Amino acid sequence: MSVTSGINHAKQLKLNRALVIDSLRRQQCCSRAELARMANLKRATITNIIGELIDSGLVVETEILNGTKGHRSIGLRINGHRYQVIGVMVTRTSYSLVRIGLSGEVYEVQSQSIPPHLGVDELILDMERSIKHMIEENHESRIMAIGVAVPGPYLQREGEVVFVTNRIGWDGFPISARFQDAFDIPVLLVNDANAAAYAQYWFSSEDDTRRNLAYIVAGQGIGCGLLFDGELVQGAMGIAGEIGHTSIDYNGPKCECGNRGCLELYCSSLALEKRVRQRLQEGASSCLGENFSTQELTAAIRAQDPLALEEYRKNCEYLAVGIVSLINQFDPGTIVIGDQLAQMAPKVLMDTICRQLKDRLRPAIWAELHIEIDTMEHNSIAMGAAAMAARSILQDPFGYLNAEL
Amino acid sequence: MSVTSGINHAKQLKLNRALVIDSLRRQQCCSRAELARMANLKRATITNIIGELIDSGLVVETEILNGTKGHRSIGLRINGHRYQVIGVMVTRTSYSLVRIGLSGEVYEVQSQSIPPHLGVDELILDMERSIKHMIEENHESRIMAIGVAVPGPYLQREGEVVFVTNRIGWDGFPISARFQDAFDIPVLLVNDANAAAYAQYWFSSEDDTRRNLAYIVAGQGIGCGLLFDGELVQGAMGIAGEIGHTSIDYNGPKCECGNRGCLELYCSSLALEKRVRQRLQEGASSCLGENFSTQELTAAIRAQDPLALEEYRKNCEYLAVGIVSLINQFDPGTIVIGDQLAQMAPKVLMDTICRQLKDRLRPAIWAELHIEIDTMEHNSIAMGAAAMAARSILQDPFGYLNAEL
DNA sequence: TTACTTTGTCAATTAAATGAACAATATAAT
DNA sequence: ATTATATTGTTCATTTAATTGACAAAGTAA
Repeated sequence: MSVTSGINHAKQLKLNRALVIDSLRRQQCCSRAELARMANLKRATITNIIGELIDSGLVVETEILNGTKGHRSIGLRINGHRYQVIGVMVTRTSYSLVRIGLSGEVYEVQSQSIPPHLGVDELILDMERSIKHMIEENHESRIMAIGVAVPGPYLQREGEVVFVTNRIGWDGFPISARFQDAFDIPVLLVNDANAAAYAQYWFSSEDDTRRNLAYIVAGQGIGCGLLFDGELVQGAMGIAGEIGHTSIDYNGPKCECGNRGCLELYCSSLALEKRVRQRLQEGASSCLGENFSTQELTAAIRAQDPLALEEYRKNCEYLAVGIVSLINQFDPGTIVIGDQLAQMAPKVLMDTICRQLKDRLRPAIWAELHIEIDTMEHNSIAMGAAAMAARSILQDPFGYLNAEL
Repeated sequence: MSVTSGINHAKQLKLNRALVIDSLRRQQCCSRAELARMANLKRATITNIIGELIDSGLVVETEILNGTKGHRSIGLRINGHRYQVIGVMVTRTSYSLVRIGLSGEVYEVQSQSIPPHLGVDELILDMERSIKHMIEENHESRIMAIGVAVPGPYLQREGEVVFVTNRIGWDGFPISARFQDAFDIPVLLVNDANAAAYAQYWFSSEDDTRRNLAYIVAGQGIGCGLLFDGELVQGAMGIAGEIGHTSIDYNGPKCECGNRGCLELYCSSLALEKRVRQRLQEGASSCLGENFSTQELTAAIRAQDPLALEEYRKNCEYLAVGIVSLINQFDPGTIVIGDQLAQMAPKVLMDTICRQLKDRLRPAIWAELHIEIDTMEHNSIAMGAAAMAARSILQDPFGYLNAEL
């Protein structure tokens, strides 16, 4: 635990309070005595901390828990019904909103498609309207913060957000300032892969195996969110986890990023479609027509169309090469694969990748590896954005609760 | 700052004490008031903390500092003369010892060559004798801990150390237990690349730019130590930073690790020598004979022998490809390159790598990158091993000081 | 029914950081 | 040279947060 500033009484209390709240959130419901044991603090201390939190309304006492022995204990919960956050995910074609309680339960999910050629300004306005509507619509809860996940890495310069890649035509657009101006609650800007990685950690009760984790966003690009000891690795320039631009062939084709043989050129969904299209033009036999849609391609893979399946498998093999490099570099305890490519044919993906990993890793490493497909019920990216917003509130709840109650 | 255990008074003091000691170590010499400002604590608090440390003998008051204004201030130092640690580095052919004060000054450096074919047991015995001799030889100082840096990643299983690669023939040897049995002070086992990375951070006064750092050990293998927020990234299986086994050609030659086209196969010093030897056999003109030594090869590169220089440059270019992947994955703020390949011809290495990086990175990324050659006076690996030993003592000094004074 | 556990709380206590005051002693201004 | 001002380091009373120990309440096991 690295601390760069001394701990006075105020900070001590704040840290202990944040710890207690986070333990409570993970357990969803537990007694004061249990919290004391988890935090290595005494029961009396927890009584004090929880007392304040109950007074503020953030925590509520619920049912009586019947343990194995002794005095009945009182269940505690974070009042997610009353205090909530919104998470936003933006892609090229649509955006999604989720509204969750500070304790993590999902209250509302929305999705809006984005008309083609809609300008950035109009899109932002539309998103702001949707969010405001969601906020104003429900009177029982109070929205404390908003997390917005955007595709691709960005640089934060003088308050403005400058995208490093230009995945959705927002290059240089001051998205953070725009959103912040529109709302009088904190707005958090997050990279999509980071959000998804954080969701895998935050929403999991067994956090030990997920404190060091990589979430691979395998879609139109190949991104990755990295967690080290429960903290997001943003990187010195905000591009950590950009495995899509690690080279798997130093002499391969040139990428727009400057590098050669970037992973993304081999195994993004765009690369897959391109290869299939090319082989169709070359006369390969398949149930697909030359102008197939992504849906049709997915169906073809699932129906085991030879061409589609073969190229999808190839995609998975390339991705596996990237994953091997990720393991040899960052060595995360758990790897979760999500987004479009993972959803197309999860079992094929898993089988193909595992076969490659087994080949390309030392047996001792392969034996200890946790790798899985994202199975979260709701969109990991939007959920992660919400989780990060919730975390920022829960780390210092009184700073926000008392602000303007 | 993630805390997994609550903070009671004892822990509060312990954390503040550790912070004060670390600030003092970084500054080498400063006043109580300066420490108070750095730690965001009050002067009275520092007086208390420093009082204890002076009583214990760990900190001493030195000269009077004349500041710009006001009361004279009293200089404080960690008593590195009295309390010291030993750092050990082991390679295939030699081992080195450094003895440093807890404040970081070097007191003694030793190097021993290892006779070829010496058994592991004999080697360990020999090292233990050397270390014991170093401990007993100086009566003024007390050695508090020993850090041992070994090449390559290892798995820690039931107290035993199992090497993942077998770089020095120690596969399965319980080195940690052996060393710990021989000494009654803490013995720390460290990966060599991690040690070197830690040295770059620990011995630097400007720690802000070095909290997120990668140290590349470019020698017979290609290893890398990673720092995230001042903490070593060991990885879930202890192989984080093994960039030597990231593939730069997914279809390249098979590596002993199972992967194909591993970076190490292209740009380790072994790979360089192999390529040069092959071209000599093919009749390429060079000042080198077919049975050249590493020293002769280095000389040839420095003398700008066309063949040697060309192949060395190629080596650097391959390494650059690996560095680009490292940047796109972990995005460290600073990259330091060290070991054999860096020492051969630092300027050529730097020029060649920078040219490649400029090509293969986005301009915005390249512009912000810090990349340098290791220029530490003493061996970074042994120094880092010592630094990690020192850190373990300084984090909780009273636990060790009072142990058996 | 009794013995034993466990929970949650309260008041008294302990421990650590702080605030305020002070002496000592620098530099800067006059 | 003198005065004003600033800074350091200490002391001690004070504040704050966690702990201790005791206790009532309420459960299980014997």
